[in-house]
Amino acid sequence: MPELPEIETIVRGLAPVLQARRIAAVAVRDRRLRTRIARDFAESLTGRRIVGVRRHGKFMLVALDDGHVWLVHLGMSGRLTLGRPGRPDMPHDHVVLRLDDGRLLTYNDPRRFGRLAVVAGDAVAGETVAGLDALSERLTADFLHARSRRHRRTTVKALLMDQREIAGLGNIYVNEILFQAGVRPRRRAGRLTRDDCARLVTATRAVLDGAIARGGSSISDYRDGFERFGSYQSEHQVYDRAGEPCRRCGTAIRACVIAGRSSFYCPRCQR
DNA sequence: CATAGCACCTGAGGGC
DNA sequence: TGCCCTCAGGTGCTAT
Repeated sequence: MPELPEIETIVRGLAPVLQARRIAAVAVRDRRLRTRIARDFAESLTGRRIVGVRRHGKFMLVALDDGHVWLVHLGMSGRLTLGRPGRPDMPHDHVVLRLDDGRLLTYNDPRRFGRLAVVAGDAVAGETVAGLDALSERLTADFLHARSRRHRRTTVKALLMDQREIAGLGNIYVNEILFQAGVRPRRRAGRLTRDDCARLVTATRAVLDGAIARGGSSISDYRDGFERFGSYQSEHQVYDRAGEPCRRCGTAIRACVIAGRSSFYCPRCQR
């Protein structure tokens, strides 16, 4: 479900509320996420004060007063939402934190592809598949061009989605970025020109900034930390628009599968 | 090492 | 109405 703009929206919403709060109690209802929630997870959080909330790629990072960091990855269907005391239990509420002001922070994840872990502060980079954040100023045309030389045979789409290189982009936004940059998703990374890379970097910033401004994309079940919908789905140019006319030239949008993921592009606008 | 494919889960939606 | 199939915003393991 969530990519960088959705995580960023959640972080921006929750950070002011969580900042300086103490975690009063932690209830783990079901540890069976794809990576099991560790036995000492609740103990690691209980009594800790939250000293900062930030994002790297698709990870939310909650810094604690003992130097540890709580990592949250929402997988495909995870939600982290704030609720009032007395909020009714919902199916798939796997973890519930009670804050010292009485509010509840609930992790809900039907498909259980998410990940929750508490790690030492100096272990965060190694745990978060530490590619360059897609909004980093260090993501430049030169950087992307250099990385494309290391993955010559892969498609540009797979390269942009490779979290070890660039962290934060997923299937929706890579489709949108490739459209805006005028690059076909199946192009081999090794054949990207320096100019292609410059357009891809510009498009990455524009698409992500636009999506964050609209609170992310709510295709089916994404909600932010207060259960609000995003609205960027109405701006999608190609994602899930197979057969519909390109908004720029009117040509029918095509769909195909690349690296196992649905891909959409305009055969005229993208080369 | 680089790359492709599938497995991991549950629920929603379409076709019949 | 209900069954069966396919597909979904992600990642990580395995086999080439």
